[in-house]
Amino acid sequence: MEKDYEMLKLENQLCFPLYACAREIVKKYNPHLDGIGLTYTQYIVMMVMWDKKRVSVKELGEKLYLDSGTLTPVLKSLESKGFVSRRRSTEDERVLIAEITEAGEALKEQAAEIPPKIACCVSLTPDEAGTLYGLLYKILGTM
Amino acid sequence: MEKDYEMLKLENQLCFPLYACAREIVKKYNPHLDGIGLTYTQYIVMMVMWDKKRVSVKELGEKLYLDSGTLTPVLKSLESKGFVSRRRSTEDERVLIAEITEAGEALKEQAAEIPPKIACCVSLTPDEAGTLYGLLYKILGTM
DNA sequence: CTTTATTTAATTGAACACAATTAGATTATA
DNA sequence: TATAATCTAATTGTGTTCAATTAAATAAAG
Repeated sequence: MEKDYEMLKLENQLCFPLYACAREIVKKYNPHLDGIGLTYTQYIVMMVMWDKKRVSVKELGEKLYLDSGTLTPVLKSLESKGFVSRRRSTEDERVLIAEITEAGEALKEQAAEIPPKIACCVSLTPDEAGTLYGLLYKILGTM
Repeated sequence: MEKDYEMLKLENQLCFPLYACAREIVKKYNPHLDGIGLTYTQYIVMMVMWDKKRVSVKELGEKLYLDSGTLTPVLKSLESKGFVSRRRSTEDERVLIAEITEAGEALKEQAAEIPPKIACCVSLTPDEAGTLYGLLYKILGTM
């Protein structure tokens, strides 16, 4: 009885191109992010901050699929750069609230120039990008 | 003149769901990989080893989109577990050859049970999976 | 045949990711 | 009210990831 080893090939797995693709695109972001002093992880945290202004670590983790082990040092780093402030909630001392600062808001303008530069080097048609988007969120929605 | 900040939202970016999705799927692998003593990175290296038997660090890096800074410690770890051996090429001393061992080959049987367990919890139809696969490789091909 | 350029891994240092644990605060229950 | 259970971040330890540098080997050019 021969075992089926076909699925044990890189070419037959979905996870590998997903994993490789994610890293390759982040690499495209890095030179641009360097210019505004952010890493990719700091950048996606700032995207939530620009949108929400104030969030708890828990909310941030739910949005970004990251836990406090990753977010605590990232928020401390963003605080040291002056882009967010951190304080405990007065209603519930367990909760840490991150809030965007003036400098954080100001950074948005420079950050806005980055996405168009990435978009043009990811050679998908708008249709394809939409399809990919839908499939990725379908996976995320069921995990 | 108002600036366009729409692309600075998580929901309007392709990179973020890609990045989140890749990490979520790797998280699905980990409990299964724990059972055979591998991390995800070690697992994809072994997938190349099962296929090729012998590869240089350079070839491995091209296949996996990883550089020697990542691969050197991973290969040393796999060597310490007895799944691969490492030696310099005699024709070109710069080249390090990784070769699969008996134990590495034997591991393939247990590893073959993992992909089916992942596939069933990634709720895409075969058609959707094929489309996703094609789009991811289209991106990888042009970066 | 040298000297220069290139190639290949390894090393170093910074920044994630994440599982597991800890500690403090809050809530629920006996 | 006590006390147990739960919730929230922070901490710890391991393992990547990558840019940049280093070092050794090989190839190319004069």
